[in-house]
Amino acid sequence: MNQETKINQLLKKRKLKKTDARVELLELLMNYQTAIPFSIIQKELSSTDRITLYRTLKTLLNKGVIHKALYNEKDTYYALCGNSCSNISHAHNHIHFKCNKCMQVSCQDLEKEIYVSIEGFKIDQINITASGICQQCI
Amino acid sequence: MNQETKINQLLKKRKLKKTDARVELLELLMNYQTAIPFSIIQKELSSTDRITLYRTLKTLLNKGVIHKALYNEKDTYYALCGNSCSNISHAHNHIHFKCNKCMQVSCQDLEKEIYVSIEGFKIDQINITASGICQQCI
DNA sequence: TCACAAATGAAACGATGTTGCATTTAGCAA
DNA sequence: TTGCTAAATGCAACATCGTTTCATTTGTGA
Repeated sequence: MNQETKINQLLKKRKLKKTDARVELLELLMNYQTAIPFSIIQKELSSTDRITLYRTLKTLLNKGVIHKALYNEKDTYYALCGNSCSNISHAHNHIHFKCNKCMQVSCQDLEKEIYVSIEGFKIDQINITASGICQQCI
Repeated sequence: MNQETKINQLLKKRKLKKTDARVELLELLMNYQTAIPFSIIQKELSSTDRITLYRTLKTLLNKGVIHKALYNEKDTYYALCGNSCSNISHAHNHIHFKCNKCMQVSCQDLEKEIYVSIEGFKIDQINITASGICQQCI
């Protein structure tokens, strides 16, 4: 299945209109394999109005097409949702990794599920971010 | 050791002057046992200038007295550094927990260290946040 | 192809966080 | 105790982030 068909499906399934902003954003996210900070998205989609971009991101977040991979003091990173990553809660074997060399943020699946428990607490969601050096930069 | 002595020590050890803003901030963080969002800090220390507050937080962050416990789209949470929590990197058995009922963020120590590995990656730091219902609210 | 809901763009706004600069203060030394 | 000096503060101004309102445009299903 080619990219355009995939985008059409993603949008249609959620009854979202196929607009330039949405298509361009999804193309960008599909072509990068990593999570992308807002600042880069804005640069790449400079033809799209800033407000429209915020709204496009919000809509796709709410509909579970994309997710926030990382908050930073500087930037928010976005990525396409994969299989292990619904809009309700991220599986505990899905983490976000930031490479300190190439600075890219990527989603990584772990072989073993991480299980966290605290005496007397009910834990619903876990969010794990890690940093270090990625495969490409080692 | 009483609170004032403890604060004096914290500041002296780092050659920081004992100013109203610093003392009040540290008192606040010591009396709450949880991490506190900036908005609350600002409300509690309303006599302190907003800019001074930012600078006070920054200084104490850099000197390893406090740490950021959580980023939120809305607020940044701060907490005192405990033993398991230096300014260099958080131990992997230290997590930040947000209760969905009382909305408080607290630092929690895990009995078992969490170990994350990804094939081909070098992992330096791990950051874990969890949410659910805390002991008091269950 | 038409009608309508959805999406966009522009202006305005509030909140967050920073910088430069003049003034004040904490803490040390004489 | 006083005076000095570097550090800390307060203020003004500014940049960025993200949202809301409202008029206009556009995608899509009938």
